[in-house]
Amino acid sequence: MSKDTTTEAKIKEAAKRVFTNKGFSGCSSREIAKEAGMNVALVNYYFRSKEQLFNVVFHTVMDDFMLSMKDVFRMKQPLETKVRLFIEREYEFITKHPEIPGFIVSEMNRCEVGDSNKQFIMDEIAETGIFEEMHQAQITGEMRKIDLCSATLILMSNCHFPFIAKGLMQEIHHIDDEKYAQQLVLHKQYVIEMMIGYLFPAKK
Amino acid sequence: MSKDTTTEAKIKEAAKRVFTNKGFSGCSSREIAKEAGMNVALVNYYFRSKEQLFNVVFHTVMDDFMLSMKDVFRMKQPLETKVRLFIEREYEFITKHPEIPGFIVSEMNRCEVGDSNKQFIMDEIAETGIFEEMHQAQITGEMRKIDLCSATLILMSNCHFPFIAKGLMQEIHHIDDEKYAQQLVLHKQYVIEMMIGYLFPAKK
DNA sequence: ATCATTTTTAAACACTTGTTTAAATTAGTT
DNA sequence: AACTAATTTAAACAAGTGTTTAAAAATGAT
Repeated sequence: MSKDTTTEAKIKEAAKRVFTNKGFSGCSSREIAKEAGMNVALVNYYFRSKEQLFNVVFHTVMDDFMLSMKDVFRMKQPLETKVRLFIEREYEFITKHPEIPGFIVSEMNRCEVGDSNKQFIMDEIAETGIFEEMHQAQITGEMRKIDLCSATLILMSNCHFPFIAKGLMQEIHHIDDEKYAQQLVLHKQYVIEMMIGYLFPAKK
Repeated sequence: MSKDTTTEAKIKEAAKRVFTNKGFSGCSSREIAKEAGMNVALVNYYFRSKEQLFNVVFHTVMDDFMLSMKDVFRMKQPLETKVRLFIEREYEFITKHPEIPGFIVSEMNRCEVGDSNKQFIMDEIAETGIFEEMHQAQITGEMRKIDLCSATLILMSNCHFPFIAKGLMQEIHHIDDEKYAQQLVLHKQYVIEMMIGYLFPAKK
């Protein structure tokens, strides 16, 4: 699991677990120290403050989050294959880290989070050239001519919301954790079917 | 706006604003009191505790949230029209209260929130008979035969996520509040087009 | 006007918060 | 071994937390 066993790394890993599950304002420095099995003062010894530790964690989480995304976008494959793979990989990744989408969207809406923390890595998506590729595919008629911001939105909505709204969905349909996990496997197939069908309408 | 001007109602309204924007753990009793222009002690005088006040607010917010939903589901209209209307009304309602979807999903995932607060009103959706109606429409072939939990998930994903992920989307596409509001108007049309096309495939 | 009741206030309660301090321990170097 | 620097600790700091108290003010009834 954790490749680095230094005190600093152990605190960072503990902070990652606590922050992603409870959010910045949902936990205390002492809770993080306890999770790491460390003294409270060590948190500030290595990271200066709770906020700076959060920034480091947030940055790391965003990096992980973007990694598989960027991989897919840079592949030498037809756009339709890329979209299909994107959905597959997103479900695969988030199934392993189900708390991450909710963590990211809620912390991105917190106005206290500095702009420098938000901007940095987001642009890496655009830098893969995926938007230009979509634009070209729209010109050739391969892809439906919809606004690319909406295309992003549709993709992310259907990949991330099912994990963010787990609690809500379980109450509506009265299903436990195990059943919901199965539901998501099934749901992924519907999402692929719907998204591909919509974004790449079969030529007549 | 506020029909009731009693101290109790003013505190409740202030709490609603603060809780929905910052979450339970993101604000203090004093912040709520200040927002209401009241003394801190009054919060507990009328609501016993921060948690009980939260429960009252949560209940109220859920009620508002469910209201237009239930209205649409109980209409005497073809299912396809209902789904179309559902999307229209959701965008209309959430545009007026953009903080609500994020508030609900994140608080539904907080394990400290008692089950009694979660269960109560959720069942009202099922009680409208919408799921039976969908099931019937699937038998007659009017509606695509997908799992009804997934149907719910797809609908909610595409209606709520665009508001929850506002901060994230604005960073990815570098757009300001006004531009994003316009984007959502456009996006709603794409969502309707995609959802109707998928759930109610044209008969050949 | 007097009284009891309700509402509002300022102050305090015990506890937690993020952070700092200064001493203790450990590790590394010569 | 002795000395220096890095690490870890317990303790304390001031400020903030939810909550309670007891007195003050406002209200309504007789």
